[in-house]
Amino acid sequence: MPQRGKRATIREVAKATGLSPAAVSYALRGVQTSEETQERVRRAAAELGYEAHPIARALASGRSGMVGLLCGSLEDYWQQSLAVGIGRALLARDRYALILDAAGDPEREIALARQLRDQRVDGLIVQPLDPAAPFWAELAEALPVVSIGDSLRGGHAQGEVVFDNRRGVTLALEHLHGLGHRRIAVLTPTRASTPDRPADVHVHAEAERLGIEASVITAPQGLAEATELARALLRAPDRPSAVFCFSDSIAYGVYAATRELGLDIPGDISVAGYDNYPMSSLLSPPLTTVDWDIDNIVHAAVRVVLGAIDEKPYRRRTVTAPTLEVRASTGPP
Amino acid sequence: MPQRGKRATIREVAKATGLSPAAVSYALRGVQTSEETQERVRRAAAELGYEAHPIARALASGRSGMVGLLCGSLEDYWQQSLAVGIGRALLARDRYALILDAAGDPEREIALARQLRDQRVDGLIVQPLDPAAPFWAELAEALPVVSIGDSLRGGHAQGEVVFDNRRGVTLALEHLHGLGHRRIAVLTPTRASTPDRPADVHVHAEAERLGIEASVITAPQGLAEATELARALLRAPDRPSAVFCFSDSIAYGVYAATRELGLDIPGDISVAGYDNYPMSSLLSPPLTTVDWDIDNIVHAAVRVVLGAIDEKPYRRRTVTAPTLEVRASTGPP
DNA sequence: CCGATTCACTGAAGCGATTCACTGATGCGG
DNA sequence: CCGCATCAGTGAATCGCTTCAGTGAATCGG
Repeated sequence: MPQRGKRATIREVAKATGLSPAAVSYALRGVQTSEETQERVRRAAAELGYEAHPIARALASGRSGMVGLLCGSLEDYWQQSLAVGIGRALLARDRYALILDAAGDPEREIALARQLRDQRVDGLIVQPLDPAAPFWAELAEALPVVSIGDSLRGGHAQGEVVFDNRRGVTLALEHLHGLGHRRIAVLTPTRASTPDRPADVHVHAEAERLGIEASVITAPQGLAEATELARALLRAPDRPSAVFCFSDSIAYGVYAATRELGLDIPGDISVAGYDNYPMSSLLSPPLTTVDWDIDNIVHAAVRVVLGAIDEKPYRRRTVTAPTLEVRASTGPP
Repeated sequence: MPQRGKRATIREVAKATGLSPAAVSYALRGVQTSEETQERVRRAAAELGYEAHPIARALASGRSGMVGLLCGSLEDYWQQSLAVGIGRALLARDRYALILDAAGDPEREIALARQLRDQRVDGLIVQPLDPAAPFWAELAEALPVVSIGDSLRGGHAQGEVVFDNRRGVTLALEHLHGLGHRRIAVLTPTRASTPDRPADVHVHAEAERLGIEASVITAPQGLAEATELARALLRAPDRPSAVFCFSDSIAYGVYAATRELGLDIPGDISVAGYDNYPMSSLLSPPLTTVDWDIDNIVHAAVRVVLGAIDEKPYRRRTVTAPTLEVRASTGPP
């Protein structure tokens, strides 16, 4: 046990001030002590270079000050942005985010969730790969759990921030319809890579309402695969006049395919995306896409998890509404 | 103190097996005990649903199992990739990464470094905003510190992974020179946003060697600012035939400016970047840029920090060589 | 002026592991 | 058959802080 850098303990501060360790503990947290004593303690602590030992504190108090953040796959830029935002928001509230990455594997996701519980994080924010896993219910009994994107099975979670995907679909389809598109291909990711989009159903409903002929196609994971799919789609004689991609990453595949085939966006084909990846505005042409207010999602999730931890009231369910970021990749057919 | 989910302790396992807590502790870690006892303990532990309490363990043993990762600014996609990689690499070695984000503020960087030390992480990987801060030396005395990108002041760090920026400059300039460019603008980021590039000096040396007329310009932070700078540069009557940007994000600004001005890349102007941001291959045209082997950097950093923690031998200094990713944004003048 | 509160603080008991210094066995060479 | 390691396991101390129950003094309403 290498003991580099011995640090002052609370006992030494107690000795220095002539108080009991308990009094020092209280004073440092500003409870149950007079202003004067607090000041005296703070001074002595500063002089001795005392800093509370978070691990000892965690053991004694039963709270670690850490919130787990379990991401489905951090390859995803959108999830990266979310993780960065949550990390900052927690830091601003004097807590740490312990970020774990399931790398797209639902089994690993559960294993990591278990590790996080054993690690005694105070709460957990999860963007579940598999919202139906039975383990979530068990987990939510041990600590506050907040899900982002999907409701967890059984509704045992302490909170959730969900997306109004129906609205997202409506925004995109109405936009394309308004431009005059009537034959649209909808490319959706496979289940494993992205939270469920029950909105698929909604696509058909909205298409019918608007009088659009929509064909829904599942795109395999990976840029190369998406490109290949798009290539086939664009080569077909009866190619649609617009493509609505249920994830910006799929749209990137479409871009690649159009470049190969020498087609122009939006001249030959309009492309709309979903999720507004940070680089989507940099493409040429910049991608029209459905945008979520990440800050809002971050703060809702953090508020809920901290509320549950501190046993203060909070809103259990937040539904985020998207907006459509209209850029240059869509135009009249 | 809400006590949800009481869990079994080592004492209960001891009682169940008729051993002392100490014996159980040893058995669980597979030391100083017979195979037979270990098996018996493991079985009892499983039956009771016992899981070691990491916080208690950390307090008693003095090691937390966590490695701090202090990033200069997680807005930067390159640093995001690095963080994701390091997080995964540590997880694969049964450790957690505690990722903190200085958000570009050198003072906050030091404050967070201090917090990480007080948090008793076992080691620290830092991509320093301010490698000259005196605090690094103090920190390195308390725990193993590994820097990525820049050497820390005084060379007290236990290890470092640095970039061969001279080589990067040479690669880019030779490429442009080979295509026939003789008048090149070099756009470098301000010091605060990116690790120091002492390579600026090297730019002049290499330019001279190759017979290139290079003008070095400092670009302010932010896409809009970079775009503005590029606009001015491209409008000038004596505009250079190529731009070498010392960060892909600056190149994005140049792209935006060319689009505005109706210029063609690489027809009217060649653009080369630095760092190969993940989206740079998606731009049109895909950006020619200097690429670093992130995996290599990740593993070097992780090897060093874990080596120092476990007091095993390791290589103190790793120099990463870049390669040039030649794509479609550069061509003959 | 009294009993009840409130206030500031103390002492001691944990929190749940690890680790050090020992203690009996057991093994083994000579 | 002795003396010396070696091995498996024990007890108790410890890590540094929080928290509970309690104590004496000051405060207060009536």
